[in-house]
Amino acid sequence: MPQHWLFKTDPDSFAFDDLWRAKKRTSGWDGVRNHQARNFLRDSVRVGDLVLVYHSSSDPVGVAGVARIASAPRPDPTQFDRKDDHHDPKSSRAAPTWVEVDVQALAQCPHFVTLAELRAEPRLAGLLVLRPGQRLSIQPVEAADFAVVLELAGLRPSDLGS
DNA sequence: GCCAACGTTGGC
DNA sequence: GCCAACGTTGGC
Repeated sequence: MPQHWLFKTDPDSFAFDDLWRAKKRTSGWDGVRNHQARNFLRDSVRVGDLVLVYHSSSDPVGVAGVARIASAPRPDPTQFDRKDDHHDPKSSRAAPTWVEVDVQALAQCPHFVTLAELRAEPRLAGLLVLRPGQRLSIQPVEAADFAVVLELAGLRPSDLGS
């Protein structure tokens, strides 16, 4: 059984649409610079897991699409790139601090699910992203909650089939 | 732009 | 190890 996740992104730098238009609809999910989020990527995420792609700091805020994990974790190249915003001078190629995984877009949400709509759905009371102060950019999602979000988005599980 | 909630840094 | 200062996140 796949696990389910919510990945946050600022669409000004990388939107779901950018992933949708990428070659093979696949891109490395780089730039994660929080240890707890990194641990999820490194230790818990598996190929085939399903991901809600969430747009933060935007108008509107909410779930834009669904993707799948498409690779094992590997060192995030941006940590070694001095010109990158995510450059980390304390990391080394011998012992990389940060990892990325490939994600592949599976479906755009026919209906973009706003944060207000998530909050208004009683069945999603346990969704982590709705908790005050929850800033983690990689969050686990319960299978039942994932199914509810799909429903709000106008997607069926079969829409995610490859 | 504001500001609450967190995480990190650094002096001690 | 404590904790104040500071920086970042992210909704509004």
